[in-house]
Amino acid sequence: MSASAPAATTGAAPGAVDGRRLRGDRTRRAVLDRAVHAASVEGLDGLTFGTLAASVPVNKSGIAGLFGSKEGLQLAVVAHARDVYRATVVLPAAEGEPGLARLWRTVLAWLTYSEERVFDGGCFFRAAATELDARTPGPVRDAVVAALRDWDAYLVRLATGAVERGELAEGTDVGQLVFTLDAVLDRADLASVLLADPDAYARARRAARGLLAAAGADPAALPADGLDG
Amino acid sequence: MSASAPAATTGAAPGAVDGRRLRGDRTRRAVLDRAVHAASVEGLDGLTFGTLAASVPVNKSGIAGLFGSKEGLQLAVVAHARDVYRATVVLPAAEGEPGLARLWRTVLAWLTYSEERVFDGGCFFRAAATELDARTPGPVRDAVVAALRDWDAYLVRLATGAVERGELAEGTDVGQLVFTLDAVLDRADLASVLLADPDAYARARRAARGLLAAAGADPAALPADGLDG
DNA sequence: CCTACCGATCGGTAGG
DNA sequence: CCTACCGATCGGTAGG
Repeated sequence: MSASAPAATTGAAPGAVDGRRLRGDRTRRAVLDRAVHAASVEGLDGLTFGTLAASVPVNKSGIAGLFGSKEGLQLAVVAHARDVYRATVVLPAAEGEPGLARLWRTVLAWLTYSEERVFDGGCFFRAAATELDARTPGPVRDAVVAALRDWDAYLVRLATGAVERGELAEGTDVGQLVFTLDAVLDRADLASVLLADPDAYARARRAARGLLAAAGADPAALPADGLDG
Repeated sequence: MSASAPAATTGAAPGAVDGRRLRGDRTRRAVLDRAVHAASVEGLDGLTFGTLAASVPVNKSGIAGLFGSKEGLQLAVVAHARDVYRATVVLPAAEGEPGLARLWRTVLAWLTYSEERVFDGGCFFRAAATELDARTPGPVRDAVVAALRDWDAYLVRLATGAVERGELAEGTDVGQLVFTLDAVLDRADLASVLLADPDAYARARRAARGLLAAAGADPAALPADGLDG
């Protein structure tokens, strides 16, 4: 689960493009690359300036200065995770045929993203969503909610396109389909990360194929490798 | 998701049953009742002796003494959560007709458990599983894994019973069915807690009914209220 | 199960 | 982005 739509930039400040700026942006990106992996394992709350500083060539106070506050760091991490997610899951699967083929490629791209551990701890957004779900609302929780909603809306858009092209049955409850489909993706990530279940991804593909077939998809249009079939 | 099988006791120590013991057990239970709610919201790592002491009539050092260490507290909280889960989800649904009816009652009991917020933050085990999934193995993570495995095995047992009674199709891939069914339960909990989605539980019931029907269940045997129909 | 206290780490700032 | 430092909170213990 995660982010898709309008570009959530990492939040670089304005200003003259001189040597310091460039160096600052590079440093910032290096810290965020580490931080998003760490957050996928230890949670957004588990991030600390101190432990982060130990694995990056910037010291504790340098990191605090770079992001202003812990909340500033967390917001930058969520935005960075969206950028990575968009580049690994959304965009590659959005090339080629639209409609059912694109939806199916997106499902497969998601499972690959999880299986290849693009984030050390599995899907960053599953971790962040569950960490913050019952917490008092605030900017970080809001950012995670927005990412989830955008991802859900994106899948609904893809499924609606498949219905319009006649590749899924007319009258399909697209919200219901996406609810169950995304549930299966999340469960595969959990089963793999927590239980090291070797069947997790095969199960998820099988379940997703079954859900789409029940909605009228031609099984031949749902190949295991995601190529337009 | 969670715990079912052999009683995970809260771990009372042996010793003469005198006034101090009894008072100690009552205190212990009062602390655990608070702690399990807090952990469902803030995570098992978010528990601290200090904040717990602020909401219970025992001070920080008293709690540390009661559980020996933070890890001891976390283990006791997991065991306590299993006790509560068994009493609210597993046992009530296990009365009456076995087979498909029992499986269906269990699904509905789970959704009620989530919706009624038996734990303040939604399903304790979903929170704990995702918090610890990518962490270094240790006793607490092991306890959470055991709870999840027991719950999964319990659902597989129920579904197998339904197959044996001819209420689900012969040859049903029971592991696959439970994988998807439990995915849907978890997603309902997340959608309700994180997004306050008013359709979450209706969607989950509909999805679960669809999965069982696809496995050959008579839809008339899957009433909305869980009574043997 | 309380008082009193420990060293370590937390988020953050002053000042350059 | 570094050195040096702050008050607060952490998990845990001594001693009763």
